[in-house]
Amino acid sequence: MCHSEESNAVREFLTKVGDKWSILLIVMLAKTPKHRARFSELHRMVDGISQRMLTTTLRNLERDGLLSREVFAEVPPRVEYELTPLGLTLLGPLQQLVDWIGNNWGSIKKTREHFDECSR
Amino acid sequence: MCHSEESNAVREFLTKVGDKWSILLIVMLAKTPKHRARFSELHRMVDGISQRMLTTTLRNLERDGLLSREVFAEVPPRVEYELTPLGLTLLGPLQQLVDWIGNNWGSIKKTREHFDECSR
DNA sequence: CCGGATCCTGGTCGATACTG
DNA sequence: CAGTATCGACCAGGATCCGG
Repeated sequence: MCHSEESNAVREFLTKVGDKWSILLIVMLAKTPKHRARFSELHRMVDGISQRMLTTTLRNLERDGLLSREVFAEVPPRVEYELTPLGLTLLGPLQQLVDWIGNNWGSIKKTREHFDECSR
Repeated sequence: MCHSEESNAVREFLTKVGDKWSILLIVMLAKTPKHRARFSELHRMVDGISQRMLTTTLRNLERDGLLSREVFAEVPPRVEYELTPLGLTLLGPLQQLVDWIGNNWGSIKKTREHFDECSR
């Protein structure tokens, strides 16, 4: 308690939603024309994610109301995921962060290498 | 390969910097008057963090060039941490995200509870 | 073929105790 | 006061198999 509900919310958010794949998944979904894609598309888009993690992450995001899941009773089966209105509102803040990362990640990597060299 | 260096950078960033405490620590440091605080202050400000994690996280952030560490040769010893210019540039994008979380975390929690009830 | 569930391992984090 | 060291629990996440 004490130090603001806010920091608590932030910490919980970062723990639950700020995991390795969630944010990236949202960003990738945002890049699709209708903010909508099927399982296998996402699997291809997010390089290096395992099927299990994709399933889990998508479930959690659905659970959080950030995206919705629609199953089509077809053969072969098809499942599509789409950003909800709430999910869409997250895009703005996220894009800022993504831009910052794009601009500064290179510099961070360099700083890090330098730091590691000096403390060797 | 293929899907952009950007998503790669984002993933790496989220893995390294987007861990449980880093962002929260930066946000808390941003709240101090001079963007500067000593170890024990941060320990008190970030509710629930262990000494070990505080040390580790601070080291990593220093390694990334997001904050700087200054040791004073006193008794009792004093160590202060301060956001670097690079760290300060991160504050803008981060604040957007923090605001969003503040506004929407409650709603997410509710959605989640509802979801869990239905699938019980 | 598409999407989900199970099993297992390795890294991460917290608790505790100890130094300069 | 500001760390470091050690240990153990836990869970993220990869490999693999299963259902339709």
